Amino acid sequence: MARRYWLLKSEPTAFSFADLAQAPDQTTHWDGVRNFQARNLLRDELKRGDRVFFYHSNCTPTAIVGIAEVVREGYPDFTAWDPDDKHYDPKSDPDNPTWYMVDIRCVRPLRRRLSLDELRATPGLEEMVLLRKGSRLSVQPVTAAEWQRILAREKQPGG
DNA sequence: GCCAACGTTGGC
DNA sequence: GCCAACGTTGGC
Repeated sequence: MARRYWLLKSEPTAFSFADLAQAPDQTTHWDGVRNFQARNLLRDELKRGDRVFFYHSNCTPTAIVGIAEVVREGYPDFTAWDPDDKHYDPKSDPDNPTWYMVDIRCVRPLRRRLSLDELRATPGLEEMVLLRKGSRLSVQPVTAAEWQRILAREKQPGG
């Protein structure tokens, strides 16, 4: 199967791209997703070798800041069973896990961050999930065309 | 901090 | 199954 592309949102105060770059083996497990649509993508769709835009949300400015790679496919999010974890879910049964995660590894930071405003102003991204009104998904598909547009935008000066 | 949009819960 | 209430997300 051809490599696919995704966008993962994270609040940088919780886990930033710099945190990923500094993590052991520059790798982390993407835990804490508690939304079924995003869960389905993590469990079923993200494959080894797929590329990921790392997006910072709830900050100024919100922006795509880096690229990562899926290095381990969906497996149970064990933080759901930890009563001390912020995302503890007592309804998740270890024999039939509700929540899944993947592992991602840092590939590189973008040469410059691409803010939401700049993405909105970029031709070819009109249908991007991130830019749709009311879109809140924290794990989103990105088309190959969108991926290429964004990488081309990165190479342009400005922003 | 505000609030629109969305997802989940639970009473009926 | 409907839908109001509630909680969360996330841009601003």
